[in-house]
Amino acid sequence: MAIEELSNSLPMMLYKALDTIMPKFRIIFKEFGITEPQARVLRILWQHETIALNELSSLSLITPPSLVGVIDRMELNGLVERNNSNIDRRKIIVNLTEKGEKLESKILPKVKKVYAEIESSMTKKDLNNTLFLLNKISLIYKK
Amino acid sequence: MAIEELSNSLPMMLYKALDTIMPKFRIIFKEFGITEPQARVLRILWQHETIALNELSSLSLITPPSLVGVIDRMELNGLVERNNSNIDRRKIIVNLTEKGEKLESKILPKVKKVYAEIESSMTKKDLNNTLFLLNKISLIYKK
DNA sequence: TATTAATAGTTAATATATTAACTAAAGTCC
DNA sequence: GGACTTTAGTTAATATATTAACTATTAATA
Repeated sequence: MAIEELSNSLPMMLYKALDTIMPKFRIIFKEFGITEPQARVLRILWQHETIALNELSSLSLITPPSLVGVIDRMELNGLVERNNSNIDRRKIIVNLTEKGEKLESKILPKVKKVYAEIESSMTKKDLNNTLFLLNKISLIYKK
Repeated sequence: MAIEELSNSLPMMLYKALDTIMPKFRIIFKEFGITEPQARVLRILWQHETIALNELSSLSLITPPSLVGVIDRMELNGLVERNNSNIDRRKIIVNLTEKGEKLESKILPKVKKVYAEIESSMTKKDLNNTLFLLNKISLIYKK
């Protein structure tokens, strides 16, 4: 398999994998009127309660310029709130509203069901190997 | 490693891998005034000379509504041409202009250099395993 | 063959992504 | 303490992505 062939290239295979699995998740998100980037933000906030926007950016892999709009729309939708930091006046602290909190128990079970579906389709070993290798790739240019 | 943890989830790891490698390619594309989706279209056309838009969509993993705009802009930039099919009047045939053809010898070598850089950072075996596993994932829901 | 279903391309509306530039607030260093 | 640098968040401009809906053709089938 010639790796430099476009259709077999690492980028295309990564995109193809995402195109395969993400629609399954998006169907769930749409039920609740949110998008995939918004769901990523929610999942982080379900763990953190409160978090600075820049850290939210790192964890969600959403760049700041995109994240500003994502948070804007989530705020309009009553899912999150923006607050100023007392310690560092440059920082914006994001936290969930009650509406945002309540979504966890509705969305997470359905999301986990899709994960289970994926795991059952490819052996746990393959999945772990994939994650291990993807992690290696993500470290290629670090330091 | 808890797979259902967001940061270790398959989707996030796929995104992280893409975020790691794609900027290296985009730097090249920008030199030539094109974007990443446009580069994908070019690479396909360098192999096909002429191709129907729907097949171009499948091979590039760019959905038709997005592809329409991508081709529009490439046409404006003088890289491709649209033509009607004689056989099936619904179809639009896309082909390169001379300008689009000439980019191959300039862009491909640089792209291959990045591939080589990636390969050298992670052993050929790991790369092949990754491609093999990603391929498996992309087949999960087929048939 | 008239009808119905499926396909190819497009448009529209909304949400994101990408890159560059800009403001405000900290941090550094002499 | 004032100049310089870095960081956090934002805005702007342009390009894509996503979903739904719509037009024109072609295929399928009763």
